Amino acid sequence: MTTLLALCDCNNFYASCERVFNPSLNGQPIVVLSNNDGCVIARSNEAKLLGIDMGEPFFAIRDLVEAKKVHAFSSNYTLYGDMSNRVMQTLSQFTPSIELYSIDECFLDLSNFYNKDLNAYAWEIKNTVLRWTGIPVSLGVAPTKALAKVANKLAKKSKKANGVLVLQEPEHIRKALEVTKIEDIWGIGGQYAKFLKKHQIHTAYEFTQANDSWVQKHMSIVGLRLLKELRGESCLELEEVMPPKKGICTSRGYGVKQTEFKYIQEATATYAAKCGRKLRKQKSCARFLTVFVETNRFCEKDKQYNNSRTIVLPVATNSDMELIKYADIALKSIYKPGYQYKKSGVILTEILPENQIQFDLLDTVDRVKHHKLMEVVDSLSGRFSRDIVKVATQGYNKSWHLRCERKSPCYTTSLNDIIIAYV
DNA sequence: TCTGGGGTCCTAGGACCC
DNA sequence: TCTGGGGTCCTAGGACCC
Repeated sequence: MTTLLALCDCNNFYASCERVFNPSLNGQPIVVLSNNDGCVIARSNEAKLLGIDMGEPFFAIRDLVEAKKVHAFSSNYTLYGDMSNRVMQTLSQFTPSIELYSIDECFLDLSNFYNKDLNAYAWEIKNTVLRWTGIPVSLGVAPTKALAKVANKLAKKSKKANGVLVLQEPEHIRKALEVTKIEDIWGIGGQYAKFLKKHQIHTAYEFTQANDSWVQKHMSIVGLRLLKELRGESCLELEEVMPPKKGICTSRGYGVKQTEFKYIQEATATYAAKCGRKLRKQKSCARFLTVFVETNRFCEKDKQYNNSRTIVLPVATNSDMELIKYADIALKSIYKPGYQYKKSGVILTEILPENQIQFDLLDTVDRVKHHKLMEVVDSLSGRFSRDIVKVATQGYNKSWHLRCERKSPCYTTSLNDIIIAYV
Protein backbone atom coordinates (compact mmCIF):
# COMPACT_ATOMS: atom_id res chain seq x y z
CA MET A 1 0.00 0.00 0.00
CA THR A 2 1.18 3.46 -0.77
CA THR A 3 2.02 5.35 2.35
CA LEU A 4 0.93 8.91 2.88
CA LEU A 5 2.09 11.05 5.74
CA ALA A 6 1.04 14.45 6.91
CA LEU A 7 3.33 16.75 8.80
CA CYS A 8 1.23 19.06 10.91
CA ASP A 9 2.98 21.89 12.65
CA CYS A 10 1.74 24.79 14.70
CA ASN A 11 2.32 28.22 13.20
CA ASN A 12 4.64 30.35 15.35
CA PHE A 13 3.69 28.05 18.19
CA TYR A 14 4.80 29.92 21.32
CA ALA A 15 3.55 33.22 19.96
CA SER A 16 0.22 31.61 19.06
CA CYS A 17 -0.11 30.19 22.59
CA GLU A 18 0.26 33.66 24.04
CA ARG A 19 -2.49 34.84 21.72
CA VAL A 20 -5.03 32.18 22.58
CA PHE A 21 -5.63 33.65 26.02
CA ASN A 22 -5.12 37.25 25.04
CA PRO A 23 -6.96 37.94 21.77
CA SER A 24 -6.06 41.61 21.86
CA LEU A 25 -2.66 40.42 20.64
CA ASN A 26 -4.11 39.31 17.32
CA GLY A 27 -2.51 41.23 14.50
CA GLN A 28 0.15 42.60 16.87
CA PRO A 29 3.85 41.74 16.63
CA ILE A 30 4.90 39.23 19.32
CA VAL A 31 8.23 37.70 20.27
CA VAL A 32 8.86 35.01 22.86
CA LEU A 33 12.23 35.01 24.58
CA SER A 34 14.52 32.21 25.73
CA ASN A 35 15.38 31.63 29.38
CA ASN A 36 16.75 34.72 31.10
CA ASP A 37 14.98 36.75 28.42
CA GLY A 38 18.15 36.18 26.42
CA CYS A 39 17.20 35.82 22.79
CA VAL A 40 14.21 35.53 20.50
CA ILE A 41 12.96 31.94 20.10
CA ALA A 42 9.56 32.56 18.53
CA ARG A 43 8.02 35.35 16.47
CA SER A 44 4.58 36.12 15.16
CA ASN A 45 4.34 36.90 11.42
CA GLU A 46 4.12 40.61 12.23
CA ALA A 47 7.39 40.39 14.18
CA LYS A 48 9.05 38.51 11.31
CA LEU A 49 8.00 41.29 8.94
CA LEU A 50 9.77 43.79 11.19
CA GLY A 51 12.98 41.92 10.41
CA ILE A 52 13.40 40.29 13.81
CA ASP A 53 15.45 37.12 13.35
CA MET A 54 15.34 33.84 15.16
CA GLY A 55 17.94 33.67 17.93
CA GLU A 56 18.57 37.39 17.96
CA PRO A 57 19.70 38.69 21.38
CA PHE A 58 16.91 40.64 22.98
CA PHE A 59 19.10 43.56 24.02
CA ALA A 60 20.04 44.08 20.36
CA ILE A 61 16.43 44.69 19.31
CA ARG A 62 15.20 46.50 22.39
CA ASP A 63 14.90 49.83 20.58
CA LEU A 64 12.94 48.26 17.75
CA VAL A 65 10.69 46.49 20.23
CA GLU A 66 9.83 49.78 21.88
CA ALA A 67 9.47 51.76 18.69
CA LYS A 68 7.18 49.24 17.03
CA LYS A 69 5.32 48.24 20.20
CA VAL A 70 6.35 44.61 19.91
CA HIS A 71 4.92 42.47 22.72
CA ALA A 72 7.79 40.50 24.24
CA PHE A 73 7.13 37.49 26.50
CA SER A 74 9.40 35.41 28.68
CA SER A 75 8.91 31.77 27.78
CA ASN A 76 6.16 29.98 29.66
CA TYR A 77 6.83 26.28 29.07
CA THR A 78 4.04 25.13 31.36
CA LEU A 79 1.55 26.88 29.12
CA TYR A 80 3.14 25.71 25.87
CA GLY A 81 3.35 22.11 27.08
CA ASP A 82 -0.30 22.09 28.00
CA MET A 83 -1.37 23.66 24.71
CA SER A 84 0.78 21.13 22.86
CA ASN A 85 -1.10 18.29 24.58
CA ARG A 86 -4.42 19.77 23.51
CA VAL A 87 -3.29 20.05 19.89
CA MET A 88 -1.92 16.49 19.82
CA GLN A 89 -5.09 15.14 21.42
CA THR A 90 -7.14 16.81 18.73
CA LEU A 91 -4.92 15.48 15.95
CA SER A 92 -5.15 11.93 17.25
CA GLN A 93 -8.88 12.00 16.50
CA PHE A 94 -8.09 11.96 12.79
CA THR A 95 -5.94 8.83 12.50
CA PRO A 96 -4.92 6.03 14.84
CA SER A 97 -1.22 6.39 13.98
CA ILE A 98 0.61 9.55 14.89
CA GLU A 99 4.15 10.39 15.89
CA LEU A 100 4.71 13.27 18.27
CA TYR A 101 7.82 14.73 16.69
CA SER A 102 8.32 17.83 18.81
CA ILE A 103 6.38 20.19 21.02
CA ASP A 104 4.74 21.75 17.97
CA GLU A 105 5.00 19.10 15.25
CA CYS A 106 3.38 15.80 14.57
CA PHE A 107 3.42 13.23 11.75
CA LEU A 108 0.06 11.63 10.92
CA ASP A 109 -0.30 8.42 8.94
CA LEU A 110 -2.97 9.11 6.33
CA SER A 111 -2.35 5.98 4.22
CA ASN A 112 -5.84 4.71 4.98
CA PHE A 113 -7.32 7.83 3.42
CA TYR A 114 -5.58 7.28 0.13
CA ASN A 115 -8.82 7.29 -1.84
CA LYS A 116 -10.32 10.25 -0.03
CA ASP A 117 -10.05 13.85 -1.02
CA LEU A 118 -6.90 14.44 0.98
CA ASN A 119 -6.94 18.15 0.49
CA ALA A 120 -10.41 18.36 2.01
CA TYR A 121 -9.41 16.07 4.85
CA ALA A 122 -6.31 18.12 5.62
CA TRP A 123 -8.44 21.25 5.70
CA GLU A 124 -10.84 19.57 8.08
CA ILE A 125 -7.92 18.77 10.38
CA LYS A 126 -6.61 22.32 10.21
CA ASN A 127 -10.00 23.87 10.91
CA THR A 128 -10.79 21.51 13.77
CA VAL A 129 -7.49 22.18 15.55
CA LEU A 130 -8.08 25.91 15.27
CA ARG A 131 -11.62 25.62 16.55
CA TRP A 132 -10.84 23.31 19.46
CA THR A 133 -7.55 24.79 20.65
CA GLY A 134 -7.20 28.24 19.12
CA ILE A 135 -3.86 27.27 17.55
CA PRO A 136 -3.39 27.76 13.78
CA VAL A 137 -1.56 24.86 12.09
CA SER A 138 -0.18 24.01 8.64
CA LEU A 139 -0.26 20.61 6.96
CA GLY A 140 1.94 19.09 4.30
CA VAL A 141 0.93 15.70 2.92
CA ALA A 142 3.29 13.48 0.88
CA PRO A 143 4.54 9.87 0.53
CA THR A 144 7.56 10.23 2.87
CA LYS A 145 8.53 12.22 5.94
CA ALA A 146 11.11 14.32 4.12
CA LEU A 147 8.61 15.12 1.36
CA ALA A 148 5.91 15.92 3.91
CA LYS A 149 8.36 18.42 5.40
CA VAL A 150 8.86 19.96 1.97
CA ALA A 151 5.08 20.12 1.46
CA ASN A 152 4.58 21.70 4.86
CA LYS A 153 7.14 24.39 4.18
CA LEU A 154 5.48 25.27 0.87
CA ALA A 155 2.04 25.15 2.45
CA LYS A 156 3.12 27.97 4.75
CA LYS A 157 4.91 29.95 2.08
CA SER A 158 2.40 29.81 -0.72
CA LYS A 159 -0.54 32.19 -0.57
CA LYS A 160 -2.55 29.85 -2.76
CA ALA A 161 -1.99 26.85 -0.49
CA ASN A 162 -2.80 28.95 2.57
CA GLY A 163 -1.56 26.35 5.03
CA VAL A 164 -2.42 23.05 3.38
CA LEU A 165 -0.52 21.30 0.56
CA VAL A 166 -0.86 17.75 -0.72
CA LEU A 167 2.00 16.39 -2.84
CA GLN A 168 0.90 13.15 -4.43
CA GLU A 169 1.45 13.34 -8.19
CA PRO A 170 5.05 12.94 -9.42
CA GLU A 171 4.96 16.18 -11.37
CA HIS A 172 3.74 18.10 -8.32
CA ILE A 173 6.50 16.57 -6.24
CA ARG A 174 9.09 17.46 -8.84
CA LYS A 175 7.91 21.07 -9.01
CA ALA A 176 7.98 21.35 -5.24
CA LEU A 177 11.54 20.04 -5.13
CA GLU A 178 12.61 22.47 -7.83
CA VAL A 179 11.46 25.48 -5.84
CA THR A 180 12.90 24.24 -2.54
CA LYS A 181 16.30 25.67 -1.78
CA ILE A 182 18.91 23.22 -0.57
CA GLU A 183 19.23 24.96 2.79
CA ASP A 184 15.50 24.62 3.38
CA ILE A 185 15.57 20.82 3.33
CA TRP A 186 14.98 19.07 6.62
CA GLY A 187 18.33 17.51 7.57
CA ILE A 188 20.50 19.91 5.57
CA GLY A 189 22.08 22.37 7.96
CA GLY A 190 24.54 25.16 7.38
CA GLN A 191 27.59 22.96 6.82
CA TYR A 192 25.99 20.62 4.32
CA ALA A 193 24.25 23.47 2.47
CA LYS A 194 27.61 25.16 2.00
CA PHE A 195 29.21 21.94 0.86
CA LEU A 196 26.45 21.09 -1.61
CA LYS A 197 26.39 24.56 -3.12
CA LYS A 198 30.11 24.29 -3.68
CA HIS A 199 29.26 21.27 -5.81
CA GLN A 200 26.60 23.12 -7.83
CA ILE A 201 23.66 21.64 -5.95
CA HIS A 202 21.29 24.48 -5.10
CA THR A 203 17.81 22.96 -4.98
CA ALA A 204 16.17 19.91 -3.52
CA TYR A 205 15.58 18.65 -7.04
CA GLU A 206 19.27 18.91 -7.92
CA PHE A 207 20.04 17.01 -4.75
CA THR A 208 17.77 14.13 -5.79
CA GLN A 209 19.86 13.82 -8.97
CA ALA A 210 23.08 13.33 -7.01
CA ASN A 211 24.98 10.07 -6.93
CA ASP A 212 24.13 7.74 -4.03
CA SER A 213 27.65 6.74 -3.04
CA TRP A 214 28.94 10.29 -3.36
CA VAL A 215 26.21 11.47 -0.98
CA GLN A 216 26.91 8.65 1.47
CA LYS A 217 30.63 9.33 1.36
CA HIS A 218 30.23 13.00 2.23
CA MET A 219 27.01 13.04 4.26
CA SER A 220 27.00 9.59 5.85
CA ILE A 221 24.13 7.15 5.86
CA VAL A 222 21.91 9.94 7.19
CA GLY A 223 22.38 11.94 4.01
CA LEU A 224 21.72 8.89 1.84
CA ARG A 225 18.44 8.20 3.64
CA LEU A 226 17.38 11.78 3.12
CA LEU A 227 18.23 11.52 -0.59
CA LYS A 228 16.04 8.44 -0.96
CA GLU A 229 13.21 9.99 1.03
CA LEU A 230 13.17 12.97 -1.31
CA ARG A 231 12.99 10.60 -4.26
CA GLY A 232 9.88 9.11 -2.67
CA GLU A 233 11.40 6.00 -1.14
CA SER A 234 10.43 5.79 2.51
CA CYS A 235 13.42 5.27 4.84
CA LEU A 236 12.19 6.95 8.01
CA GLU A 237 9.46 5.02 9.76
CA LEU A 238 6.67 6.56 11.77
CA GLU A 239 7.64 6.20 15.42
CA GLU A 240 4.40 5.97 17.32
CA VAL A 241 5.97 5.06 20.64
CA MET A 242 8.39 7.57 21.97
CA PRO A 243 11.60 5.74 22.89
CA PRO A 244 13.03 6.52 26.34
CA LYS A 245 15.68 9.23 26.33
CA LYS A 246 19.30 8.09 26.28
CA GLY A 247 20.61 11.28 27.81
CA ILE A 248 18.95 13.78 30.11
CA CYS A 249 20.29 17.25 30.70
CA THR A 250 19.21 20.20 32.79
CA SER A 251 21.21 23.38 32.56
CA ARG A 252 20.55 27.05 32.68
CA GLY A 253 22.39 30.30 32.69
CA TYR A 254 21.97 32.18 35.97
CA GLY A 255 20.02 35.42 36.10
CA VAL A 256 23.22 37.16 37.17
CA LYS A 257 26.83 35.99 37.31
CA GLN A 258 27.76 34.11 40.50
CA THR A 259 31.07 33.78 42.28
CA GLU A 260 30.08 32.19 45.57
CA PHE A 261 30.11 28.43 45.77
CA LYS A 262 26.93 28.29 47.81
CA TYR A 263 24.70 29.69 45.10
CA ILE A 264 26.23 27.62 42.34
CA GLN A 265 25.70 24.64 44.60
CA GLU A 266 22.00 25.47 45.04
CA ALA A 267 21.48 25.93 41.33
CA THR A 268 23.27 22.69 40.50
CA ALA A 269 21.33 20.75 43.11
CA THR A 270 18.11 22.09 41.63
CA TYR A 271 19.17 20.99 38.15
CA ALA A 272 20.04 17.53 39.49
CA ALA A 273 16.56 17.25 41.01
CA LYS A 274 14.98 18.31 37.70
CA CYS A 275 16.97 15.57 35.97
CA GLY A 276 15.71 13.10 38.59
CA ARG A 277 12.15 14.00 37.82
CA LYS A 278 12.68 13.53 34.08
CA LEU A 279 14.27 10.15 34.78
CA ARG A 280 11.39 8.94 36.94
CA LYS A 281 8.87 10.15 34.41
CA GLN A 282 10.25 7.67 31.89
CA LYS A 283 10.81 5.01 34.60
CA SER A 284 14.56 4.96 34.17
CA CYS A 285 17.71 5.15 36.25
CA ALA A 286 21.07 6.62 35.31
CA ARG A 287 24.56 5.40 36.06
CA PHE A 288 26.68 8.32 34.82
CA LEU A 289 26.32 11.84 36.12
CA THR A 290 28.19 14.81 34.68
CA VAL A 291 28.32 18.30 36.12
CA PHE A 292 29.69 21.23 34.17
CA VAL A 293 30.33 24.88 34.97
CA GLU A 294 30.94 27.78 32.59
CA THR A 295 31.89 31.42 32.81
CA ASN A 296 30.35 33.90 30.37
CA ARG A 297 32.08 33.30 27.05
CA PHE A 298 30.74 36.57 25.62
CA CYS A 299 32.43 38.57 28.34
CA GLU A 300 35.95 38.83 26.97
CA LYS A 301 37.32 40.83 29.86
CA ASP A 302 36.38 38.09 32.35
CA LYS A 303 38.80 35.28 33.07
CA GLN A 304 37.31 32.22 31.37
CA TYR A 305 36.93 28.81 32.93
CA ASN A 306 34.94 25.78 31.73
CA ASN A 307 35.14 22.37 33.25
CA SER A 308 33.16 19.21 33.77
CA ARG A 309 33.39 16.05 35.85
CA THR A 310 31.67 12.75 35.29
CA ILE A 311 30.95 10.36 38.14
CA VAL A 312 30.05 6.71 37.75
CA LEU A 313 27.37 6.00 40.34
CA PRO A 314 27.85 2.79 42.35
CA VAL A 315 24.26 1.81 41.60
CA ALA A 316 22.09 3.36 38.88
CA THR A 317 19.55 5.63 40.52
CA ASN A 318 16.69 8.06 39.98
CA SER A 319 16.53 9.40 43.52
CA ASP A 320 16.88 13.17 43.87
CA MET A 321 18.81 12.75 47.10
CA GLU A 322 21.44 10.57 45.49
CA LEU A 323 21.67 12.60 42.30
CA ILE A 324 22.12 15.77 44.35
CA LYS A 325 24.73 14.13 46.53
CA TYR A 326 26.90 13.06 43.59
CA ALA A 327 26.29 16.28 41.67
CA ASP A 328 27.62 18.07 44.73
CA ILE A 329 30.74 15.90 44.86
CA ALA A 330 31.36 16.50 41.15
CA LEU A 331 30.79 20.24 41.49
CA LYS A 332 33.19 20.52 44.45
CA SER A 333 35.90 18.86 42.38
CA ILE A 334 35.68 21.42 39.57
CA TYR A 335 34.66 24.65 41.30
CA LYS A 336 37.49 27.15 41.51
CA PRO A 337 37.09 30.41 43.38
CA GLY A 338 37.80 33.71 41.66
CA TYR A 339 35.68 33.25 38.56
CA GLN A 340 32.38 34.79 37.48
CA TYR A 341 30.22 31.78 36.78
CA LYS A 342 27.32 32.14 34.39
CA LYS A 343 25.98 28.65 33.94
CA SER A 344 26.08 25.13 35.25
CA GLY A 345 24.32 21.94 34.34
CA VAL A 346 23.77 18.29 35.10
CA ILE A 347 23.83 15.58 32.43
CA LEU A 348 22.75 12.00 33.00
CA THR A 349 23.83 9.20 30.66
CA GLU A 350 23.98 5.39 30.67
CA ILE A 351 20.26 5.39 31.23
CA LEU A 352 18.46 2.10 31.70
CA PRO A 353 14.99 0.94 32.69
CA GLU A 354 14.21 1.12 36.39
CA ASN A 355 13.57 -2.64 36.58
CA GLN A 356 16.94 -3.56 35.05
CA ILE A 357 19.33 -2.06 37.53
CA GLN A 358 22.15 -4.13 38.95
CA PHE A 359 22.20 -4.02 42.72
CA ASP A 360 25.37 -3.98 44.74
CA LEU A 361 25.80 -6.24 47.75
CA LEU A 362 27.64 -3.54 49.64
CA ASP A 363 25.00 -0.94 48.87
CA THR A 364 24.07 1.07 51.96
CA VAL A 365 21.31 3.17 50.43
CA ASP A 366 17.75 2.37 51.50
CA ARG A 367 16.37 2.30 47.97
CA VAL A 368 12.85 1.34 48.96
CA LYS A 369 12.63 4.38 51.20
CA HIS A 370 14.03 6.67 48.52
CA HIS A 371 11.59 5.28 46.00
CA LYS A 372 8.58 5.87 48.23
CA LEU A 373 9.70 9.38 49.05
CA MET A 374 10.17 10.23 45.40
CA GLU A 375 6.69 8.94 44.64
CA VAL A 376 5.23 11.33 47.17
CA VAL A 377 7.35 14.23 45.88
CA ASP A 378 6.27 13.54 42.30
CA SER A 379 2.61 13.27 43.15
CA LEU A 380 2.70 16.59 44.99
CA SER A 381 4.66 18.29 42.24
CA GLY A 382 2.29 16.80 39.68
CA ARG A 383 -0.74 18.09 41.49
CA PHE A 384 0.64 21.59 41.81
CA SER A 385 2.60 21.47 38.55
CA ARG A 386 5.81 22.78 40.02
CA ASP A 387 8.59 21.99 42.43
CA ILE A 388 6.90 22.56 45.71
CA VAL A 389 8.99 19.99 47.57
CA LYS A 390 12.76 20.18 47.53
CA VAL A 391 15.90 18.84 49.10
CA ALA A 392 17.38 21.42 51.45
CA THR A 393 20.56 21.79 49.33
CA GLN A 394 18.46 23.41 46.65
CA GLY A 395 18.06 26.37 48.96
CA TYR A 396 15.67 29.28 49.10
CA ASN A 397 17.97 31.81 47.56
CA LYS A 398 16.78 33.39 44.38
CA SER A 399 19.90 35.21 43.26
CA TRP A 400 20.83 32.62 40.63
CA HIS A 401 17.28 32.19 39.37
CA LEU A 402 16.28 32.96 35.83
CA ARG A 403 15.26 36.38 34.84
CA CYS A 404 11.80 36.23 33.34
CA GLU A 405 10.19 39.60 33.72
CA ARG A 406 7.71 39.25 30.92
CA LYS A 407 5.98 35.99 31.66
CA SER A 408 2.28 35.56 30.96
CA PRO A 409 0.10 33.82 33.56
CA CYS A 410 -0.12 30.01 33.50
CA TYR A 411 -3.67 30.21 32.19
CA THR A 412 -4.20 26.48 31.93
CA THR A 413 -2.61 25.16 35.12
CA SER A 414 -3.03 26.05 38.77
CA LEU A 415 -0.34 27.63 40.84
CA ASN A 416 0.31 27.14 44.51
CA ASP A 417 3.34 28.52 46.18
CA ILE A 418 3.94 26.05 48.97
CA ILE A 419 7.47 25.05 49.79
CA ILE A 420 8.16 22.03 51.97
CA ALA A 421 11.76 21.14 52.68
CA TYR A 422 13.03 17.72 53.48
CA VAL A 423 16.54 16.40 54.04
C1' DT B 1 62.30 -0.53 0.04
C1' DC B 2 60.46 -2.82 3.85
C1' DT B 3 57.54 -2.27 9.02
C1' DG B 4 51.06 -7.89 10.21
C1' DG B 5 46.21 -7.94 10.29
C1' DG B 6 41.69 -8.18 11.81
C1' DG B 7 38.24 -7.58 15.19
C1' DT B 8 35.82 -4.98 18.94
C1' DC B 9 34.92 -1.40 21.99
C1' DC B 10 34.97 3.28 23.44
C1' DT B 11 35.09 8.22 22.99
C1' DA B 12 35.27 12.73 21.07
C1' DG B 13 33.54 15.46 17.89
C1' DG B 14 30.66 16.83 14.19
C1' DA B 15 26.52 17.07 11.88
C1' DC B 16 21.64 17.78 12.46
C1' DC B 17 16.75 18.82 14.73
C1' DC B 18 13.14 21.86 17.38
C1' DT C 1 24.07 45.52 31.91
C1' DC C 2 21.79 41.75 28.53
C1' DT C 3 23.76 36.43 23.90
C1' DG C 4 18.74 29.36 25.08
C1' DG C 5 18.15 24.62 26.31
C1' DG C 6 17.25 20.61 25.25
C1' DG C 7 17.92 16.26 22.19
C1' DT C 8 19.43 12.67 18.11
C1' DC C 9 22.59 9.85 15.23
C1' DC C 10 26.95 8.77 12.88
C1' DT C 11 31.95 8.36 12.05
C1' DA C 12 36.82 8.35 12.66
C1' DG C 13 40.37 7.03 15.22
C1' DG C 14 42.66 5.20 19.24
C1' DA C 15 43.23 1.39 22.52
C1' DC C 16 43.41 -3.15 23.10
C1' DC C 17 43.29 -8.05 22.09
C1' DC C 18 44.69 -12.27 19.74
